[in-house]
Amino acid sequence: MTPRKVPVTAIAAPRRRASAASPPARLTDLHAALAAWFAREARDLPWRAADRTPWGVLVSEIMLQQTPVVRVLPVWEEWMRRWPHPSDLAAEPAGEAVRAWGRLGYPRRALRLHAAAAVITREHDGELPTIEEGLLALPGVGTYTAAAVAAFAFGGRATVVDTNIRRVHARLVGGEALPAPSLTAAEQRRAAALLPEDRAESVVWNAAAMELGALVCTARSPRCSECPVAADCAWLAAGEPPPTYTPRGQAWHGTDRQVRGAIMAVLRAAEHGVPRALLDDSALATVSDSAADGVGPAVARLKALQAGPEQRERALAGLLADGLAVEADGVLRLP
DNA sequence: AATACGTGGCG
DNA sequence: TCGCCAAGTAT
Repeated sequence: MTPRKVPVTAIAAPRRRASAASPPARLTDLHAALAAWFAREARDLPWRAADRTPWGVLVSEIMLQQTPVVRVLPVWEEWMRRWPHPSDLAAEPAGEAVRAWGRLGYPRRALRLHAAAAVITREHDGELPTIEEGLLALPGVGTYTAAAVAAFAFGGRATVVDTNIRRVHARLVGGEALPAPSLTAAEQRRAAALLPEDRAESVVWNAAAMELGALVCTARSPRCSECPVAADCAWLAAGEPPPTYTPRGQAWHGTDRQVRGAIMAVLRAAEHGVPRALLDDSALATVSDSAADGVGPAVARLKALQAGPEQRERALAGLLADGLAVEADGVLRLP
């Protein structure tokens, strides 16, 4: 690998390609049309700004996993203000990351981001790996995030495949309403085949396809009248056929997962932990509004779930096993 | 390969 | 109201 530094500049529409062995004109047109749309319509997100850092991009990508942009924005801002460099986060207890994570959901992501910061600090001299292979080795970084960071932080040519891009490809090229329930090898090959050869163009293509999926080619009620590539869309050409399967909902009500979430809220609210006995039936029953330390509302929420003691026990055991909670002397706290 | 894992807004 | 959905990962 060439150990050169890749300048971090704003993701912008690329210059015209130097035509060598060029792809079919159709694909080139598609690339150009989407790039033009992206240059015009892309949201002004802080992790896309010219002053962004690779660390900031990684933080954004982890936070954005299964989580809407609007919810991530304020947490990302505060996170970067407090921990501008991986070593800043690595110097803190993991619990601080979990608390700062707030209500973004999937708090194990905060734990893994903290662990990733430790690996970056300890094994990479505080600098992020610049290619997918190195990024993949970091906790919490899978195929999508590795490709996204390689592309958006380092300007690399990587095949980025997220839920937006899968949906855009399924419609635009595949002629289907929705992609398969899980990522297939055929989809990955298709995404690789669609990627511009030119490195800078590939970055824009990846970002633009994601943005199109987020703003226009949405899962429900796509805004096809605003779509810059509607004329090329196989799904529109096919008469907008309906999905061939019905997505199965994510179970939530009454699940252990819901109880985990409520217990996590209690732990986040308690600066110095809570007695394990607080989660017992008798203690929960009397807690009501004895909210001297701010845990009251969170405890009330937990109580409202009316989970049985065995379910609370099971949920707590899961949190302890995952390292999201620790217990010492009968007191539960963040790690 | 299927499943577990949070949260809150929207149609 | 309620199910769907949001820049997935790890096991």
